[in-house]
Amino acid sequence: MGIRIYNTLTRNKEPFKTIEKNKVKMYVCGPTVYNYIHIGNARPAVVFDTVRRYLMYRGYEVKYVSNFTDVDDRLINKSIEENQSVLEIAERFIQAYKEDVSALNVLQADIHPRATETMDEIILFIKKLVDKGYAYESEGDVYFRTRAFKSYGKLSHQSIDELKVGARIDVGEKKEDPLDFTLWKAAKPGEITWDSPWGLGRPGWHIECSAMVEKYLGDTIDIHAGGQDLAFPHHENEIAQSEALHEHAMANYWMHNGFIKIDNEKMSKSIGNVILVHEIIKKYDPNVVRFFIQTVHYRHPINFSDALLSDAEQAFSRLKTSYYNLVHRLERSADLLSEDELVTKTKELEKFKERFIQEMDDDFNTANAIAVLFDLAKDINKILEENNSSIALLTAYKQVFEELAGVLGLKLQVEEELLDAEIEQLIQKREEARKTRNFTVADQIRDELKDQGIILEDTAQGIRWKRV
RNA sequence: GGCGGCAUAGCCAAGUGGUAAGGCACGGGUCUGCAAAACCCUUAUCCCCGGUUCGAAUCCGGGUGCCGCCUCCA
Repeated sequence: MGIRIYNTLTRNKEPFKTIEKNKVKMYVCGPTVYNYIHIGNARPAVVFDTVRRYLMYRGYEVKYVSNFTDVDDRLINKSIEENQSVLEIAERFIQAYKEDVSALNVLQADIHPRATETMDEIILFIKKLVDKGYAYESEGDVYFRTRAFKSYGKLSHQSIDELKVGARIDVGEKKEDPLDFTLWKAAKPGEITWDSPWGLGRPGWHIECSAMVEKYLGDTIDIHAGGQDLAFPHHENEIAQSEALHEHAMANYWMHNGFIKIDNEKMSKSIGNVILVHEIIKKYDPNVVRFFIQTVHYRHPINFSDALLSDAEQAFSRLKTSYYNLVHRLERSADLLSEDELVTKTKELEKFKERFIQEMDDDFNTANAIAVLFDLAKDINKILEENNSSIALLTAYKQVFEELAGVLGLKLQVEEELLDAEIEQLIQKREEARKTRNFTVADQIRDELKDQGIILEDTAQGIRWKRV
């Protein structure tokens, strides 16, 4: 049936059709780099990284662009606070972003454009809008004439008159209409500035995305994505800018991820419950954080709490243990299955892949895809219970397990680790004690190792150990 | 006021017309020298009321509760 994507624009799941065969042009709104990212920033990064990986898995060549907003009010405030230039602040938090996000196994974007490096295109974009009558200059500011864009509100499904009620009216208004939004902001003394046809200043927030999308991906792209809160006004304004200029669709599919709540409350600075990524990954394996995000449908809200993360840790360890036990067994297996049995069982294995694809095809239902992973783990565990093992079969299972987990960006492998000679010796000593049925000594050693964080497991295929 | 979302077992969470996936936790059993890991079994009629239908968690209407956007925000 193919991939179907829920499109915010139509509020429907639609069959995914690309503009160019087998190619996907994708843009994801990135962070304003004035601070460490919180888990709310991490969600879209993980969600759309998963979308990207899955599209690649399904044979698409994906060009993935995600911006850094590296100049705005918050950056300027931070730069005053910390007595560093805006660019230094930006540079610092771009690096921090990359570290945090790659811990979560998010692939680097093909292009990470920065607003300050796209200034020529931004200014030209604004200029064209002014020329076309969609924008006007007012005391050094430039505003978009919202009412001039006929289909304004189509993404958030609001009529322009309804929006007017909620529009903020600034003191000392320089706009023709409260709905108009800023394209260019005249500089205040001492601020970082760029020269433009309207004097010194800097761009408004929305325009950078329009300019970047045009520059790196083209007039119309396949997927434009971001957090739910960006739908209005950010994406709505992007659409207005780009479509006013180009006179055709900016993106064919608009995707929005749901919000994060902390202990059932909105995460916000005023409540003081913001969780930073680089904090949470000190406490939990980043893989677990990624897994946790994926256990909930991307459009639904997700609640963060220690209890829930601990549960996720437990759940994920079931997958890892199963994988680890498979590897352990594989190293000690012979080929004991007949050809026929092997063919039959391998066919069953294919079904897991089919189910996984079916679930992911349906608007990237990672929760169900993970359920398939659990079913696969159960199947593996059952096979490991049996005496007749087969290198060929176990290898096939291992390959599929890795493949599907890899599509979700989940790492099952535990880093290879060598034990101290001393510990090796203890394990050896315990084996000897067990052989002579001296279980008091054996248990003593096991307890001792447990205190050092090493769990021993006796299996029919020999001793197995792991760190807690 | 406008737009939208959610309400499923102790907890988390899929499922949008055919008699409720998956996970965590709990209990019982098997395996084990004992454990661990694993396996087997057990655990809900889906917020309430009404309607449509042969049949609804799933559609429609009404209600209750929680939440988001409409203002910087992922």
